[in-house]
Amino acid sequence: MKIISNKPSQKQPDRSNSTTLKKSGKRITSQRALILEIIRQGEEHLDADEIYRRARAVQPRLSLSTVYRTLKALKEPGLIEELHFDDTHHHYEMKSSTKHHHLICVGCGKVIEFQYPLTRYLKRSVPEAKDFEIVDAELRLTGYCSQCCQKKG
Amino acid sequence: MKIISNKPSQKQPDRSNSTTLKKSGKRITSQRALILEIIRQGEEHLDADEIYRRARAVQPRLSLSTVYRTLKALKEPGLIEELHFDDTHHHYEMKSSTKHHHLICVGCGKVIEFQYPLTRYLKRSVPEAKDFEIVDAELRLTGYCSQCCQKKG
DNA sequence: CTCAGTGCAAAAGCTTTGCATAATA
DNA sequence: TATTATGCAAAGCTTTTGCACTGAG
Repeated sequence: MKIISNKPSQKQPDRSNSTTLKKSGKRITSQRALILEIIRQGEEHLDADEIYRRARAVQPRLSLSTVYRTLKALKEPGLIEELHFDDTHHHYEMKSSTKHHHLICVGCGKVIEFQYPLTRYLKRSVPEAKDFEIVDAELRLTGYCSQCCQKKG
Repeated sequence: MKIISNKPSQKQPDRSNSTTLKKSGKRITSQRALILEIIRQGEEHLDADEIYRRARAVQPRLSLSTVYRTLKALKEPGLIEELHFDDTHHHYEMKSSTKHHHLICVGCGKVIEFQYPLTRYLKRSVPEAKDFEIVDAELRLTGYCSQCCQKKG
């Protein structure tokens, strides 16, 4: 399934990756730096296997378990976040301060991102969220994009 | 991980299950009726394995593949829906006309449901959703519940 | 009677883990 | 040097699939 995204690209390499890693109390290894950089530069939402493929193009001996262990290590301090587009596996992207959410077309698999200040808003509007310290909000809207609406007739 | 829910219970058996099944163009089998009834009566969000365990208490010869195939068959016409609480497996519940969403405590795994007319609201507010025919909206708020906030200190 | 659905077992993902080795702080 | 991270291989878990049989319509 092809995933398209309209996320604004951030292609410039970032020398603060290692600083961020160190701050999170983890050792900095070439593998971690590489994986974080791959996620940072990827415009799309990458899954573990795609990250593995790209990382091995640079470090051929890197293993898939390292990818998974690194993803876990990066998730913990909130450097990256895990998304749930479909039912089979997860996707990862850099955590950004401006939260964005996803429209997922069940017809063609296209993913459209949009920004919306949901957390702050819900904190006020949802009584159940009052006692809750909200760390993350993920909104998955599924349906049919305009093209797929037409195809359906 | 224990999952608690404050979802209002709907314990009364519903003889319209088979009607609903038939309307969706699927054959009615004892297995499907049983599985749908289990999901309908379950207050919690059940995963495939838990459904399997409960179903086998009634029909010992029922197989796990039938559970999965039935879940897929029930998802298709929208009789039930699949939720994504944690990273490992999925949960299922009856599709209700009033959409509800979930607060998930990463400390203790507790799941709190709340209702919120999100789809209609977002349809108006999010430009990206204009061209989109929204079928479903799933909001996952993760964070710490009041108890776990205290524990953290 | 026919074809969709089932049970069983085996396979197919995706993800985790044990252990010896390598590398960071 | 003392841990922590890595690579490899093997296992674990959830989910899917092939095939012969059963049962609903």
